[in-house]
Amino acid sequence: METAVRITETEAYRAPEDRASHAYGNKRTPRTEVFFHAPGTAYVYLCYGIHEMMNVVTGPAGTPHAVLIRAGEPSRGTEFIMARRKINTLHPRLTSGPGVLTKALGIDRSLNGSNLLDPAGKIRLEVTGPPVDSSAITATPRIGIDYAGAPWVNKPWRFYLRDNPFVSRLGAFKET
DNA sequence: TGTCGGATCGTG
DNA sequence: ACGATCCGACAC
Repeated sequence: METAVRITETEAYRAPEDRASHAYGNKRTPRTEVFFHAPGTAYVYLCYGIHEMMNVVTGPAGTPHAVLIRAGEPSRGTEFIMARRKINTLHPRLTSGPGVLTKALGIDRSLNGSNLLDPAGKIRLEVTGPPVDSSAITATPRIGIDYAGAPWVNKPWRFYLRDNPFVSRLGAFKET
């Protein structure tokens, strides 16, 4: 069963300067190694001991830039996606967020280091439609990175599609 | 070898 | 507001 989502929300992490990034200061450890790989590489890690989080390395190779995928709108295999979330489709008590998204898509750390641009890959990133007009995108500060301090905590590097309900922390899918 | 805390989330 | 849950990073 193949599932797909349209990405609706992201956050940018711009090491080496960005204190919020795991690769801050070009820190190179087994975990951060993939940050330095080619753009299009997946970085998947365990957060709070519970949630798997997925990033796309944006490179260029050797430059640890990455984008956290925070939310997506189901576009293929919607029912399967909902089932994997373990949430009742008829009563969509849906919240959203990076941990829920990976669970819904079956993404875990075994996919860390995957080449997302490989058409034959188990997981892929595709460009399908025309570019989204920038006027449809809202930018806000990133979530959950208070430890990074100023100015990083204030950088408007969280981006989401305005008016799209499949976005985290808006309560759009809480039961009415 | 030990400690500390986190790019979250659902419940209370 | 809080607990779950585990492992990476760094101190000792």
